[in-house]
Amino acid sequence: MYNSRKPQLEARAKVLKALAHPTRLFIVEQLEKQEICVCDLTAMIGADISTVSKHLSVLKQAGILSDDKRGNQIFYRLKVPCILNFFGCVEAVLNPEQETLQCIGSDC
Amino acid sequence: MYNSRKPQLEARAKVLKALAHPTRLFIVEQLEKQEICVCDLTAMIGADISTVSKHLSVLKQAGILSDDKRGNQIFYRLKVPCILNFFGCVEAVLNPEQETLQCIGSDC
DNA sequence: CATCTATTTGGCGATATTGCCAAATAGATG
DNA sequence: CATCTATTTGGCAATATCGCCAAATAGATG
Repeated sequence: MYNSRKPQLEARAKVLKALAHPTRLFIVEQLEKQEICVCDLTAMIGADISTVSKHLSVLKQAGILSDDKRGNQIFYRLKVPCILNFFGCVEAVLNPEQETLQCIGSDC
Repeated sequence: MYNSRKPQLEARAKVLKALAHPTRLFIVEQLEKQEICVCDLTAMIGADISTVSKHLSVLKQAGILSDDKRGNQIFYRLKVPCILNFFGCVEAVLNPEQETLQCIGSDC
């Protein structure tokens, strides 16, 4: 029952785990608009650059981001933009009263 | 920049973290169809009942499930069904080639 | 009331995550 | 080639997660 679903569920869990950190959610949110280099993301986040680099690595390994070296900077971009649709539903979890109805009819 | 978004992103990360485990994804998937009691879920999963109970507690505390005592059993149900729409997009992350186009046009 | 069943909680060892520092790498530039 | 800049990697301490066992709780039932 569970064992037959386990491999796929483990793969899905890895993707969700990669997203399940506030700094990584911030990165995904910022990359919605445009690609950004590590140094600019680091400035926005205000953590050590090695910390940001590791967060980017987690998202990249999960298949959520891709990167692109240009000059001496590395730019990251969203590989799968539909990730952003998650947030509507996550908000519905956080505010069940207002959001549930909206959520069912829309793309959350 | 990041600090102003941090509280909301932390809240969202908690929800995603609650989902980011294969056993918990299985539970959510099963509860799509109907509510199920702890003992039946335990049988389907094949882990210790205390382990399953703790997974259920994580999902409940995140606002994803609610429970309902009937007789001497406790039934759990999905509180926010749109959670299930996540998976289309998660699959798009896992199989970017085939799924990306579908995903953009649909509700993933 | 004694007992049975279903579930939760406490606790423990094993493992994973997080964030910083320091060091390594990789190109760009003088 | 020496050096600078941008980024990644290794390592470490602190903290969190996971899954089992044993014990506690809470109703149901005889």
